[in-house]
Amino acid sequence: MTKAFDPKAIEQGLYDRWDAAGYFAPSDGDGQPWVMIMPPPNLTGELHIGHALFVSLEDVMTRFHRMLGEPTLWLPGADHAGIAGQWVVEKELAAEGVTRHHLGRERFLERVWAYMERYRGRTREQLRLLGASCDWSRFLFTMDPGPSRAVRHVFKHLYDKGLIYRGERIISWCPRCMTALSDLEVIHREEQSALWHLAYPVEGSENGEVVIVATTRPETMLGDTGVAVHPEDARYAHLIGKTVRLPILDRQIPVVADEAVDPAFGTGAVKVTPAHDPNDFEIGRRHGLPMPLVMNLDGTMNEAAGPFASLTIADARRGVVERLEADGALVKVEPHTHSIGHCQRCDTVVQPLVSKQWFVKMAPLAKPAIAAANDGRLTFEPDRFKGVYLNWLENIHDWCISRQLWWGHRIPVWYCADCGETTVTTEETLTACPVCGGAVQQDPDVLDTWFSSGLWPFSTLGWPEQTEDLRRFYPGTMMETGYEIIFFWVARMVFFGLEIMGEVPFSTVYLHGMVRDAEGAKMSKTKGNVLDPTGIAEEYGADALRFALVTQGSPGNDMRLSLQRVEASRNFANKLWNATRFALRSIGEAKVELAADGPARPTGDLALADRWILSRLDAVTADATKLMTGHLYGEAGRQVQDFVWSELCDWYIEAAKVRGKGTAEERQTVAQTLAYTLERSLRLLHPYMPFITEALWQELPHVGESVMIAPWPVAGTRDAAAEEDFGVLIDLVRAIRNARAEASVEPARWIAADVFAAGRSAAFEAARRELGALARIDDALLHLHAGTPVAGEQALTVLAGDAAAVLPLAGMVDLDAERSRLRREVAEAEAERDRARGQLANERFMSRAPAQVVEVQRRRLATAEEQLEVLARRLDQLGG
RNA sequence: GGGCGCGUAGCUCAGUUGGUUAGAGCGCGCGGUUCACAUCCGCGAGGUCACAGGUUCAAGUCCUGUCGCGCCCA
Repeated sequence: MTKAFDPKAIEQGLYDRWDAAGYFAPSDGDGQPWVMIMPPPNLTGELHIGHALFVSLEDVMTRFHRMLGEPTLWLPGADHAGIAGQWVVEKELAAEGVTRHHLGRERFLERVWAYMERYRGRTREQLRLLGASCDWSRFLFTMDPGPSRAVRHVFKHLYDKGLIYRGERIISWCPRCMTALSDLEVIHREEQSALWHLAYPVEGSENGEVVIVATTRPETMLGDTGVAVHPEDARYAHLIGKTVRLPILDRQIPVVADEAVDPAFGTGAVKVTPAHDPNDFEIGRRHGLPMPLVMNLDGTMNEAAGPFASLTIADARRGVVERLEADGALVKVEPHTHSIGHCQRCDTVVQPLVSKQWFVKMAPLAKPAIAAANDGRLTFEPDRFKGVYLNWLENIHDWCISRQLWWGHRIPVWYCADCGETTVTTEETLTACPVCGGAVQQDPDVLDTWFSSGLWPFSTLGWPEQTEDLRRFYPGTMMETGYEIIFFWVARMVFFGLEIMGEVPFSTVYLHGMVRDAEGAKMSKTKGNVLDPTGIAEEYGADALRFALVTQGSPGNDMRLSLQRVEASRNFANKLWNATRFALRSIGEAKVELAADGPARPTGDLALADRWILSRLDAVTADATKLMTGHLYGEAGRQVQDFVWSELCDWYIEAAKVRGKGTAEERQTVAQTLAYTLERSLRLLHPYMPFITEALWQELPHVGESVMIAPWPVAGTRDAAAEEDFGVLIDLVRAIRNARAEASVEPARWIAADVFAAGRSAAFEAARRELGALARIDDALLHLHAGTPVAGEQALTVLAGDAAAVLPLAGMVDLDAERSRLRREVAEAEAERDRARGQLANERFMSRAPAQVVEVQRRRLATAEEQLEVLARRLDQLGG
């Protein structure tokens, strides 16, 4: 093994070996399978750091469950990304100076397919680099024949049930993408704008009465077909049923009474533009008002806009305002901040307009999805996202699913030119009208990407075929994804799963946060602050990147990624590497005994350090298992790391070096303990750092082909006495090192010590060589005593729990300094004693606190009092 | 307007069911050629756990309110 860990050297080839061995596929067997469907990455470009986060988390979960022996399926896929997919290819075309219309639909789609094929390979390659142990044999793309067929079947199912309908509604229209959007695809942003107050003259008024209305979009007045007031608003009661004259276009429009008008807002009278505003649309419907569109779909004004036809919306706004002002119809303009919708994809301001689109009727689908979360069939991690999910479903609007795009699942609806029949089919094509045999034409539009995404938990398993996979793996177990797509995706998978399969698609939803840059800003290509996971993995190793991503965050919270943190994880990998090198050297020719699952647990004549590290290993095994079961993967990883570095390496290995030079039996025990502890540590770390743990595990004595399929360790029984005794020994060593440093004893110097270990004398006697080596005490000059500490004049006195050490340092002790150091210790011990005493004197504490907690206080008090006694005697001896 | 999250060491963040003296990494200071590791080792400094109340024998942790930052929904 090389002196330093080199990720490139070991990662190479490991993944292919796992793949070839078939470890990624779920094992056979009757156990309850653990199933997670991967959120399919968009094939629009390289994977970014957010992908690396989800891959890391999901792979940790997958490898953990696989090691638990459950048949584990992590099913990978890729998404066609509808509007985003079309957008990237259109940008490529734009660079070539053409538009998709130059190519025509068919040739354009060929281009998109070619693009997606390119990134399909690239995405797969990147997932493999990250170590994702997903089952490639089941990989699917949303546009593949199977999932496409599922889309048609679900569409027809919902259509036949009356849950999909086509109708004219106000939708959000992106004039750049030239398509309808769902509510979720519109990003609202507060912007500084104005509120224009317009005067509409009342027809037939003798005193020149006007109705004043206010609007944030003055150009829409060209589409006004009414003015509405509240029916009980006394100010306007006399106008109801009359008409006002629309400025500029000089059109007579009625004043109507409608409950939806808030009399307290503005002037209490609102202009009604039914074709360009959702509220106005409802008012218009109730009162039978005309609904003229005044805009074209490309964001320019149409003929209905009269003199402003063909102008852009912005130009039309300026023109309308100027003209109103000139006509004296502009009463005032006041600054106004309000929320403006933008296209999620291209940030263009979206226009509300009336359009004929396909919708999913949501209320009946939402109801069972709400029930599933309320009765616990569906749980969220962290739990607070349940509220977010419920809130959305409880205020659900119908879902506009048609998109005026070319790339995506074509709506499976055919129109007959002859008889006008509408046919919905599960077949890919329909050749003739089933009613009259006439020629049919398919709806030109495609479906919202999220429609197919919503079917993913079962379309990936073969539905609508009743496949073996579907029977075995539906419903799944876990859905791991980002909190930003709870509505887009999670909620939709739940209601589709319930509607189509009759069961929730997964029982747990685990949500991770966003990876931000070092300053906390969102990463985006336009900002140029994206971090490339592949580049980082190449520099520091995939293990380091994964470990950093998983252990630095916590469920549901955003995190900042710093390369420093990745570097720290790489350093940890190096630590593991070198600990293994040390272990291998220590094992040497020793024969490590093997049990069924790996090196056998050491038995027989164990040293205190052996008993201690085995107990600590049991503790961390139990904790990590519990934390992972509770989905606290980051905390579990941090604890194992802490164990390996600051217990196994810093103390056990250092202590074991003593016996490494000892008798054959001692070397054998150390070898067995190191092999056992390290092999199990590698298993605990494998879900986080699959490559290095595999490479090292293969070097160490082990049972089985791969750590990947080794069983998850089961914790043994703790050894409280060993933990306590060695714990005090560690504290004493620290105290001695501290005192040495303060007294400027050369680090390399071997000193003398009298150690007073009270009740631990036997344990300390057995561990005297370790104590000496760790504190750099000459064994010949180390004396252990059972009694109370006594010291000569030139000596330092240090305390650790109920143990003490006296370090005779002739000529090196500054007695003034020692006195003040001892006084500091007295103050600390007194504070400690008083706290404990106070607690124990508190009747309510004594009667209410659990016996265990009271006992802890008793021991604190006893220890502090003993320490004070020692300190007082020593100070007394030093004359103050 | 409604909801949620965050505020802990100089920086970035952990801290599940309340329980001894609140932790880590990085950074900082001092020291180190100990035969696994300088991608390292030892020692140290550094915290009013945003603020104010409350519940409790006991609060970083639970409750209420205030302030600051962020997000989601309307």
